[in-house]
Amino acid sequence: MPDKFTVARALREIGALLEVEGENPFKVRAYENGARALEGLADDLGATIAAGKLTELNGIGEALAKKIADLHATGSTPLLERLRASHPPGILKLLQIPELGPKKIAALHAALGIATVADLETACLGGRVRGVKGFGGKTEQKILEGIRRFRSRAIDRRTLLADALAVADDLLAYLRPFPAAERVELAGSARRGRETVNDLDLVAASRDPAALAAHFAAYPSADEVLARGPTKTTLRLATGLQVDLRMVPPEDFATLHHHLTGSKAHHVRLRGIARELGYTLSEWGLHRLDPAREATPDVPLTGGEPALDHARKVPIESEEALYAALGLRFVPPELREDQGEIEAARDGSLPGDLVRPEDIRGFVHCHTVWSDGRATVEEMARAAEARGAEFVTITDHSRAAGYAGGLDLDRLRRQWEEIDRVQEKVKIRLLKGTEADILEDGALDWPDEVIERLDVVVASVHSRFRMDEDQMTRRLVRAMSVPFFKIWGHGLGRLLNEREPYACRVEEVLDALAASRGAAEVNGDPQRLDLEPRWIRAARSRGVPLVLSVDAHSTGALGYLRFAVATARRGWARRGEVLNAHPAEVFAQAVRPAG
DNA sequence: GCCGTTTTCGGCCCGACTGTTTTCAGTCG
Repeated sequence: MPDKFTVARALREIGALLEVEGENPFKVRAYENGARALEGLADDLGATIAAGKLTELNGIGEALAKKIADLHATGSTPLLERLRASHPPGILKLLQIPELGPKKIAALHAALGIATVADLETACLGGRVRGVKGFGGKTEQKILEGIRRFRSRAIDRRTLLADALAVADDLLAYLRPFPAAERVELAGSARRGRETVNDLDLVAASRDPAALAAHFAAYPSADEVLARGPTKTTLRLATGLQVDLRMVPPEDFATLHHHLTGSKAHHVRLRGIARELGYTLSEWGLHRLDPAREATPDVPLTGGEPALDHARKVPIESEEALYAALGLRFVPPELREDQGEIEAARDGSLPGDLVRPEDIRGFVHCHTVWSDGRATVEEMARAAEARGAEFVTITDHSRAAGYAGGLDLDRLRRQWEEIDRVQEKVKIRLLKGTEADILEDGALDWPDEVIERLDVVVASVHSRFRMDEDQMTRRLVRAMSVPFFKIWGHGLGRLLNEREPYACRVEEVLDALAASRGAAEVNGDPQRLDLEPRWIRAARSRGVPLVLSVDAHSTGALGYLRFAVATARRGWARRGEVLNAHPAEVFAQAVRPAG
């Protein structure tokens, strides 16, 4: 039976195909809104449908509820069948090509019968696209470039958050000392801590944007200037990553920074609230509408502030002030996804104590040369100590992870002796742990009497990823039900851009984890970031505590903590819910496998 | 398609930039 995320995908497919048909854009958006409402559903979808409570969700009415029920029961609904029958399957792929939207696709399909990426490429190369009304030679070239980028993304390859932030740090260091830059900050999905990003968005306060834009365009790693206007310049870096720099006078900085941080869905909601309060909100700020002249349409000026001559600007000096003006508590960037944060900011239930990097007192899940790590126990301990940690857990692989140098019992005992020796030399507290494989049948890769002697157990799947959903769910439920405290390591085994999460009914596993004793890991490895935010919320709602880990195979990887924290914040994790935000003794007591 | 102490109809967020248009449509975020 399809879960809520599968049903949400089907709604988005309906929306996309309706868009190609030229359907009312608000109707198209209704499907997108419905999909998001579904994804944010806290309760079981089947139960919600059975109780007739779907329409209680904001954005789902009678029509969508009916279709969602169909999709949940049968995997499809008549409208989706009709749309799939009347549009070639390649249409959805065409929508993914940059520069190509529903209108152009429809026009090309009508004029030239283009239905696939290959058709489109052939037509561009043959010079036939420029003959279609509304298309010219430049558009033809842009489409070809778009196809090339579409293909190079292969499996929808996006830039990892860690890589994006490294580039952003470098760019900020380049831009900030420039005299015409009064302030430069990161915005966009990277600021929100998204696991991967499409591009980087930077915002600058400047009284001389032309000079700043010129300096930006001269950035040494820039490959090409893609666009250049009075307030915005776009670069493509040698790595292919695209960077936008938007510039405004200092007094408009806060609202622009907020605007470009997104998400789009969050902003749509805020603008609706602004309207209700008699304002209009845009990157140019908050303006109070003059009711007497409300009917006057805005007349945008090219390349400047729109002529909101019937409205009065409300000075906004910070994001906090903007939310306050809308009657809302400040919403941290990581939460701005229209996943309930607006309602929480309104009724005051938004958590004010989201976990922060400085809250974390110990590094969990560290490998050493005993298995597949590159640093010794002592090197790892000293590196963790140098970063100010109170404790570090040494969790090398268990025997079944042969490819990773997993330890047998004899080597595990010798490792304990070494940890004891190092402990005498360092102040930081060392905990003896394991990353135990979850075997095919759900058993852990150590006998009970060994587990009882360990300080901490991370239990992870490292083999047989391709089991079907039933098998994998049974395997994990059994593993999470063992009567020891265990940390579910890198939950769904995904590797961003490389491997999908494995099929599994996550809620059932979390139920088992909650009923037995255990915690869920938020793995900070830039390619994992696993569990992902929606499942972090599901774990928290069951009272399952979290561990923010680095999964470090080198001393440098202790820096992954930043990404684990960002991911946990996206899952609304509060400081008190994170075990390694507690003092060493409290943490050690909480994670002790036995007792 | 959704939604409603101004409404069950008529709204629905807003602007930058490009390319093709000669006043604007399409795409993006």
